[in-house]
Amino acid sequence: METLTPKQREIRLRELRILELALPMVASGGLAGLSMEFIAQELRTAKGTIYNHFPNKEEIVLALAVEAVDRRLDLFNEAVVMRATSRQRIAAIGIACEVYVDYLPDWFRAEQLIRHDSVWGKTSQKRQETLRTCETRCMHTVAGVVRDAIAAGDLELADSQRVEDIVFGLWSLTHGGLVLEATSPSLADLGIVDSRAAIRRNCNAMLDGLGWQPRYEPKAYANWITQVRERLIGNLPVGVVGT
Amino acid sequence: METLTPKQREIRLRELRILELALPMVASGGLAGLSMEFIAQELRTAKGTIYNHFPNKEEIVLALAVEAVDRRLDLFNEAVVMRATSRQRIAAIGIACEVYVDYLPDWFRAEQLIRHDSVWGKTSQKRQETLRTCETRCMHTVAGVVRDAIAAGDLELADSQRVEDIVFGLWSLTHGGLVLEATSPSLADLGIVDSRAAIRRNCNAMLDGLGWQPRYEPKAYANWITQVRERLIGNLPVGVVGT
DNA sequence: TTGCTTTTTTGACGTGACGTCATAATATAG
DNA sequence: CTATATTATGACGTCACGTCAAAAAAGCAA
Repeated sequence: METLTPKQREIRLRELRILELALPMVASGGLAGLSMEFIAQELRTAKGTIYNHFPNKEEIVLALAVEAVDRRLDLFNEAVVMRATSRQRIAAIGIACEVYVDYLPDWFRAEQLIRHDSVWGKTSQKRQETLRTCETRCMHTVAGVVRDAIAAGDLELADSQRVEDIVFGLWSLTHGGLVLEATSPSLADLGIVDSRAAIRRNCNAMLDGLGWQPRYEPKAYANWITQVRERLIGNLPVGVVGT
Repeated sequence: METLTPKQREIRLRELRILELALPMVASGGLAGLSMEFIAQELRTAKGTIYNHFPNKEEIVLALAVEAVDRRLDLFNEAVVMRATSRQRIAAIGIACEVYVDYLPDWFRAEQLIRHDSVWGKTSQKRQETLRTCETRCMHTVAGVVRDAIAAGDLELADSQRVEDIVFGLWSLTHGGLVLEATSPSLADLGIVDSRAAIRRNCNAMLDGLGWQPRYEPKAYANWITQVRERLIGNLPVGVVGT
């Protein structure tokens, strides 16, 4: 099951190369910026060969999105594993999101692209499934912390409130905020100078509102944040990060 | 300044027609789905004429985004004008967002598209400015309610907290949530069955966390929501809404 | 090694759309 | 009514997608 003929290896290698080449193109130019011709040329192979790997451009973007979510999941897992209060651990995941955006921006962008019917609709069910699985794993990681909080007595759910709803809220607030930060031309006009601080603060407000203990305490929080951030950045896989 | 020659009128009319035709194409097929050829054909005019109005496809998308934000602003203004507590009025804006997504989905999608460098980068500064202005107006409307709340003593800002940060938080949470709802394949896997309820609940948690009075009270809130929703839907401009 | 089958690669081809621009048509003004 | 300015036209050059029949390479069996 694990033996690969040289040919199969070559093919696998090439697939990696394709994605490697595609990533910056997609990140900077969107779907239109991704040129199959160019990839073929760069790989010194015929265009048809690329189409042996991916039936169309959209499928490449989806493959990149899967990579992206995988990397974010790695960051989440690393954040969540730190020993601390449940609130510190949930905050650590927020920081993981920030690090993701800051240090893996190309993946962040590729991931955005897939969220459009025009792209999504042209991809294979199989790979769609893969993405869904990865995304769900991310959410489970977050949900785990919420459950830990409940188990530890730090958090008590009100009626008709579910763990998943809270995960969804944190996701909306953090991801939504980061997307707006990256794509909204009028943020500066609004007068948002430090969007990260705003996002963190708002997350904390939400958690406070849910009654999650211990309540937000600026000083301790700030310390924790720098600690987590340094750790996550330090453990970033080499090579993926542009200097 | 206000007199228009017949020719000028014709041109204006055509511009409207172009956008009208473009909207559903963009909404369903993204930038690639927008065909200049097709528009020209449909309008029984030459392709070059379309390019007299818009120098490229991206510019059309941006024009649609401006329309979109304009329409959302209308909804915001209508929501905000209702006489009620500050918390009710801020909730009304949230409902306006929901109504926007539900009843003007094509604009919602077009608006999404513009948030990508690959599109944004090809548009004229002038129209970019217009979009920024519209967006800023939206935010100002929200900020107005926050300020009213402070003035009324319903809300007190903590240190280093600014009105804009709160606006940004509500924006992230609501918009972010609605975007995820519309585009995230794994929401259902997560177990989110009623994403609207979750979004509203999370917004309320955030506001509670900020100390915004009066605190969330499910019963009264639910009543208010249906009231606002009905009103906003009732006043929707005819014609724009697909039956 | 040789010959046959399967897998993989190739690149020319058909298609379709973009954006341009010289030219033609039309409108406006004097 | 003519001259100038404005607007419309559509053929053209360009580019990239995705296909597919034919060729090449790889795998395999004798």
